[in-house]
Amino acid sequence: MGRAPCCDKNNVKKGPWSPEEDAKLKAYIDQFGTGGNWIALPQKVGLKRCGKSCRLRWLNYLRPNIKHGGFSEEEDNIICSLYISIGSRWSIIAAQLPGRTDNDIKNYWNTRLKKKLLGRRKQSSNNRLSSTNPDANGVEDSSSSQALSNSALERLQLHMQLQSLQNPISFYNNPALWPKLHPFQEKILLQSLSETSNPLMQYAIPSTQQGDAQKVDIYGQLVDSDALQQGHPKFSNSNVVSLENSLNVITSSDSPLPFTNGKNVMDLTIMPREGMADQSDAAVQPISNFQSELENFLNNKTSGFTAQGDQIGEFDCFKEMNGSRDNVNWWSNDFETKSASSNSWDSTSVLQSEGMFQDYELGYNM
DNA sequence: AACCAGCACAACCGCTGCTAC
DNA sequence: TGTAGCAGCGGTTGTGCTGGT
Repeated sequence: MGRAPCCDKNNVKKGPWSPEEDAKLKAYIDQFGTGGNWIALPQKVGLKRCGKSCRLRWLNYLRPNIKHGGFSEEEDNIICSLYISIGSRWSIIAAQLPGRTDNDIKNYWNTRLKKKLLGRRKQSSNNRLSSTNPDANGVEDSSSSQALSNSALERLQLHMQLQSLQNPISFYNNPALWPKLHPFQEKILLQSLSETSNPLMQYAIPSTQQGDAQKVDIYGQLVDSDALQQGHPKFSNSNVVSLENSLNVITSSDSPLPFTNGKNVMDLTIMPREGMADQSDAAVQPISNFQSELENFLNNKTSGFTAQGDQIGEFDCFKEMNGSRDNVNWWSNDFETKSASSNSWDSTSVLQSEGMFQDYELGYNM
């Protein structure tokens, strides 16, 4: 037995609001407030609308100080950072952008930002998947696809793009470090990675056995955990990679996360090492090459890369975000400092550790 | 000029969590 | 402790606009 509807759907008006309705609702709320009961509000106002509809109209349109359209680059950055960090929790994201509503941000993300950042690759990935995978249209596919949350996958893709640039030997670029996935999920993830044709992937090191909890520095070398506990001078929480939520989604249910430390936090640390500029170490060489090529890449010099069409398209997101290194920086720095340091993708942790959502509760309490 | 496809935005729907009883 | 009702949230749908053919 389902819940009784909040209003008589036969007697409520639906569709776009007229200026008269807007005026009525606004005048009433300005004078009397919402009274804490949206369901009863339409009757008091004299509107033939569902209470939920009134609430939505007020919050998304009539409320004072609402901004529409014209998202600034800074707002883009915040939205992207937070989406990568906490996913599609639009209300939390909206709370960080004064004057923006969750609906607005959601629409903006779905219609523009997502395309801007994921670009053509995702589309081509989907096409390839459906054309090469015989299960792609089958029943099994639909259930598996559901298991692999689109949101989580998107966040992985977005973060992998950045991580590939920033830390070539990161968790993402090191398949041996990945948790065990459902075969289909693994297929999707690998497909997604191969689709990226990321030239930087060539620096991924062959690595350790799956299942070993590891801490590696940016050279891919194991880190002395004792040194970590004693406070390694170069160690920074800001470099901790945390994928809790995403991995919870994409990891098959019967396989424990190999790198969790018991707190559902990835125990994979990417950290700079003393003397990282010292190129005498053989292990450093690929990285120094990487660093110079990254420099070139970021300056739109593609020497050293086989710049095929797809690969260029792969990084359209950075070009479209003005194509500057700053935009790479904001993505990493914002994410790393605001979110990753919490060691968790859970927004609660972010809230607690950074206080960045301190305004959250104020969101709709106007 | 007409048609069509894609896009942007507003609004709706249904689920979840919270709270009062 | 269980239940009902509400607010809030996120996904989805509907609609109008715009640009291309």
